[in-house]
Amino acid sequence: MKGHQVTIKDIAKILHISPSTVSRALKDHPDINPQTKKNVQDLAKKLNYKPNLVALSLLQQESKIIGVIIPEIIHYFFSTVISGIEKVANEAGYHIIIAQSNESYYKEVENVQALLSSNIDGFIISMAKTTMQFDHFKNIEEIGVPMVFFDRSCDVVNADRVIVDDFDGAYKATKHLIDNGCKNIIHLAGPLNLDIGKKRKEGYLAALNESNLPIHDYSIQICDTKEQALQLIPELLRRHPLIDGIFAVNDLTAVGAIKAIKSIHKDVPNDILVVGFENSFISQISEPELTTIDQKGFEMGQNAARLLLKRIHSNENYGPVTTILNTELVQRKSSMKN
Amino acid sequence: MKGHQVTIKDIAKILHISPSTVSRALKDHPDINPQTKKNVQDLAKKLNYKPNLVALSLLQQESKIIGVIIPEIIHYFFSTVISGIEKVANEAGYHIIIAQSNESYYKEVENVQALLSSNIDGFIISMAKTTMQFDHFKNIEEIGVPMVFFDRSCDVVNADRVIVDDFDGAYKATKHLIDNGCKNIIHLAGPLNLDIGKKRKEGYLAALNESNLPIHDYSIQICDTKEQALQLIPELLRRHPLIDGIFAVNDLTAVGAIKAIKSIHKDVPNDILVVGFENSFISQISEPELTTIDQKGFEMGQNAARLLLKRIHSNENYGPVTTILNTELVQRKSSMKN
DNA sequence: CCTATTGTTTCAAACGTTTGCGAAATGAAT
DNA sequence: ATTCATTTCGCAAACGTTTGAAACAATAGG
Repeated sequence: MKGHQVTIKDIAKILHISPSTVSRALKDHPDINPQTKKNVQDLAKKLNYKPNLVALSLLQQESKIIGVIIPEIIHYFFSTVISGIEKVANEAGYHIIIAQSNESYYKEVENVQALLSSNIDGFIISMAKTTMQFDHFKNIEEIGVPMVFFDRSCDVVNADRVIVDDFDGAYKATKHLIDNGCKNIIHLAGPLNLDIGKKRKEGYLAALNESNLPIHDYSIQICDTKEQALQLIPELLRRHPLIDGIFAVNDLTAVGAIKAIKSIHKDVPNDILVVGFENSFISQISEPELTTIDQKGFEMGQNAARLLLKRIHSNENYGPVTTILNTELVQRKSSMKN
Repeated sequence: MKGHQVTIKDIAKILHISPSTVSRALKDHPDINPQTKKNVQDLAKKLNYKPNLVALSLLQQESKIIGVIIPEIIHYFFSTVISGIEKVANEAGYHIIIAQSNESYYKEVENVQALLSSNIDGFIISMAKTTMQFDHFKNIEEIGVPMVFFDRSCDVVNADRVIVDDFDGAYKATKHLIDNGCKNIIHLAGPLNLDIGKKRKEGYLAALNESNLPIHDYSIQICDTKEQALQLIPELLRRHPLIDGIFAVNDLTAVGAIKAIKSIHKDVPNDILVVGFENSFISQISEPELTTIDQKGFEMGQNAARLLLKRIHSNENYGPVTTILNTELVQRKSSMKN
């Protein structure tokens, strides 16, 4: 079925010279007769010769491919990260192969194994929510393939990391709500086994403590999807009508909260202020538009790729590097009372 | 830097047998002594042996990798397609390598060339908006690498295709507006060099003609981004106040239109009805939620992958297959007058 | 005429794996 | 003792490319 890419051997045969001469001619090696060089290069162009990267991979033990393992590509944040990775990788002559874990530990392990078989030059990974064992990452470490985590990182493994300052972002978000008059702010939190869940919660608590605002037993709710928010919020607000601010662990949950609030005929921002975390696309679609913390997906991807490339090209074995990106508060209507 | 994956040679050396014996032992070849087999398999497991797929690629001239070239991964539609592709591909033991054209013809050509070098087993492609030459696709065809187009396809090349019934979808959308009382419906159209732009426009026109509604010189506007809609719509509505329905070529443009309409203090759906095309994520975020045509991204991806795998595994050279997916009207608030 | 030098080309090995074929060893049958 | 079959294994080639070393030719210097 599949035809035949032109190879160095083909060219060699046609010109009655050896493959090694062709190889050298193509890369302008000084040893080669200018006339031979020209013949080879002309023919190569004419036949549309393209070097076989697989053969090169095998020979040079590098594939120029970076494996990216993420939970779900449909999340805006992850797709922006991918764009950032791809940009930097392409500029350095690398390609990326993407595998989704769909938030499943097993799929994640499978992906790691499969990519390890493919002579990947390095990994860029954001962990699945359900991952609580780390042997597959340790496996990567043992083999010596460079690996960079972003956003959701695994701290029992030696690897570079790129994260945003989740604590500070959460602090800023909460402080912003406090500054705008909120007295009873709840936090819709992510899973606390993930660093981002923990850190954002801590930033939230720090801001409350600093302003001596009370923390109730209902102040922190594990709730990080739109659906969960739609279900949880109406009942919660009924029971605790004094809630006047919501800080959600991500934008989608925040939008779910806004929709829920509207559904019980309360108003955002006049009754309750809402802040998200991500600055995703939907924050500009939402009504009112959502105040949020910019999570810098594209920059994160670029930084992750840069860290990885540096690691790939380095001979020394320097210790793990962690890059922490600054977050930024993006103010929109959902936190601006009229 | 990079360590050493365990190879068949390593195992052979340790057990003082030849690589070929190891290879056969690992795949339960009947020629091999059961005891040897056991030794090999045990050691392989112990050393965590993983076959080197690059070597296999080179030998068998297939990489078990599918190249996917899409305009932009951040678009919800494309990411759902990718998920569909990945699911089917993974089930068949394939992985996907993703390259974005960012709607640039040049980047698209580059990507094709690069992937051709990587012994890709097949391509799944959605063309960039700016692509009007097709030599790079013809190149793929000549070499004989299977190729499937989805959504935005190129008809000067022999290849399988998966598309939605754009004409019918557009017809349904427009008909829906007419049925709900619209008399002056405009169409925000995509680039007319793309099939989807053409077909959706034609479906729109067909519905208008069928109901004997007049078509004005301003009825069709080339406008397929949120930003363009935000800029275009207010002025357009000022000049033509009788417009009472908008059918946009995609959801994002529709949302832009809704925002624009609100900005001049008109109401959706009470003054103007709006319908999009895609059934993207944002159609449920928008206020009011957006009526739209489901473009079946996930199914499209699955179908594209299935067509490609069939082509890869087939020896005959059957003619190009086109799969047309049915669209579906998803009714939401943006087209339901109170 | 021999040696050294330079310019040009080829050889062979290597990367990891598979596989047709041949080889060695064993045992059984003649 | 010879032949034959069976069991088990290794050799070598192949995939496409690169690269150090060797080979060859031609020329110049002595």
